[in-house]
Amino acid sequence: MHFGERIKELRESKELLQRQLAASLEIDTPMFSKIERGDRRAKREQVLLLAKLLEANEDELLTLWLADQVYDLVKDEDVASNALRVAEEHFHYGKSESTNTSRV
Amino acid sequence: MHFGERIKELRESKELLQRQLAASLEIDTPMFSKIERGDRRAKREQVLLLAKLLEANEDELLTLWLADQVYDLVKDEDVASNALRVAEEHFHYGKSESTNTSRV
DNA sequence: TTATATTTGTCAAATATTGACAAGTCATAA
DNA sequence: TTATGACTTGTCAATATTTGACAAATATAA
Repeated sequence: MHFGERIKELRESKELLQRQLAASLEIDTPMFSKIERGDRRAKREQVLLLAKLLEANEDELLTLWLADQVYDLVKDEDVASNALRVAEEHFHYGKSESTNTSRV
Repeated sequence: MHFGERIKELRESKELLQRQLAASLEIDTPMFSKIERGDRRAKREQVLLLAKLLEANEDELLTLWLADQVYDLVKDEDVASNALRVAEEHFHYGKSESTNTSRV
């Protein structure tokens, strides 16, 4: 599930039009359309606003929004999965940061 | 292990000076210094060239280089780990893309 | 047809990134 | 002390990327 898909789901379940949400975000309808289709990326504050407007879980939307950006960043690289693992390890940093970059 | 740290390790093990590698990359020494300290990001082609110059594994360096970028992107977000997991799922896409965004 | 909703393409403005330069610190040698 | 070499820091202009607006297209329904 990508961010835009989820926004569309939520928007349609509330029977709102793109132009209505676009107006609330103070962008035009074409821009909103692009965000929904994943063609353009929403700004962080727009994500928070959408969570409010759509009465959706803020963390869920932030997660999808951030995941899209991560995916975009790594999708063309052979080492994508390894890079995600190493990045994840940076959070669980202990003395034992093994950084085994030689996995599949 | 971050990209710059690894570059520094490799550079020192070969007893090369920053200015020597900088010249090979056609950037100045301050720029190289910043890359090594993680203050600036190397370009992809520079990573490949460094792998050659330092006789290092290309995939290892690309992994660290990409992981730094991923980490930079998510490090300030509470949902960082979830986002990495969702992004990872996008690679293993099957019909069952469950996208459980409601984890810790 | 007409009206409404959404999408597509293009452009300029805003923003972010890159690299060069000058000047700084730090360590060592003379 | 001064001088030298390696590296670092701060700032700026050039470049690249992203954002948003606009016009026009397509789609869907009445």
